[in-house]
Amino acid sequence: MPANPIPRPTESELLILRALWRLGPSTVRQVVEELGPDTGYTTALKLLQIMTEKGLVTRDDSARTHVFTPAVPETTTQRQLVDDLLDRAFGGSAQKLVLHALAGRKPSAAEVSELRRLLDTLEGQQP
Amino acid sequence: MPANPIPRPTESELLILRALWRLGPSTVRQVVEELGPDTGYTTALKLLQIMTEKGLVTRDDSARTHVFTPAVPETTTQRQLVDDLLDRAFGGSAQKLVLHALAGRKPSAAEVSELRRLLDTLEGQQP
DNA sequence: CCGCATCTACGAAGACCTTCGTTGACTTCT
DNA sequence: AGAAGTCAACGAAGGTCTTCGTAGATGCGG
Repeated sequence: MPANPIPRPTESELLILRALWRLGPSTVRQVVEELGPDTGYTTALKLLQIMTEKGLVTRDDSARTHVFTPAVPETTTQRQLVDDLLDRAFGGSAQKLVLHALAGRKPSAAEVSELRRLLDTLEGQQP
Repeated sequence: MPANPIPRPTESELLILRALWRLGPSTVRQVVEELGPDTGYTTALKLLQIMTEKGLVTRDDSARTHVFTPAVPETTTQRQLVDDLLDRAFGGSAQKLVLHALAGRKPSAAEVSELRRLLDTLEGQQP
């Protein structure tokens, strides 16, 4: 039975989730191969078992080799992690977080345009 | 001797750092009062001791009651945490992180203006 | 000086996270 | 059928993080 609500994934769990988001439903072996030679098979299996209990992934065990599927969408998890960081480090100021994320980087012209469009949208909502 | 490089603060350590950033140099008791009644004195003291070893804070122990000062600036730590999340959850795409941070919120008109200025600056650098 | 409050230091408990060795079951190949 | 390979399950070890009880030192009021 999955715990409600679904908890924030740990660092290793996030690595596995990212592999699953890239691959789609996968076996333990596929995940291990995606992650590279630094990840032991047993370790990945144990993590996937724990993640199943936590409700982060679902498991199809109808065949001998189980197939795991992410139970949370990538964007939902990203939103969750951003919100979390926002609370813990920025006192809720999305503004400051965004400035940090963009400062010192060079987003492409296309990305800048997209951000402008987002700002337009936000401004349009203002009464 | 502080470890190099200065590690990412844990959740509790970040709470204490945030109190110190607000207060400036402070005693254990001041930190505890800033954090509210859920934080035990001994717990905060122990954390500050550990943080001193890690180099996150410095300690003036010339008086009987020690005074702790944050050894890392708030903005540096925020940058560190954003970079970390960027790597771990967004594959380095600041773009996506920013979209998540802004979507579903309503930054004020002034904030939107500031973000526009930031985009202008970024575009100006564009060779 | 004596008792009380405050402070630092220490250690240990408990929770969680990560890793891996081992076991037993099943599959495949010969 | 027998051997070799693959798989899930389990437990335990080692690490980190957080909390707190307790002890010992220091300052203070009477």
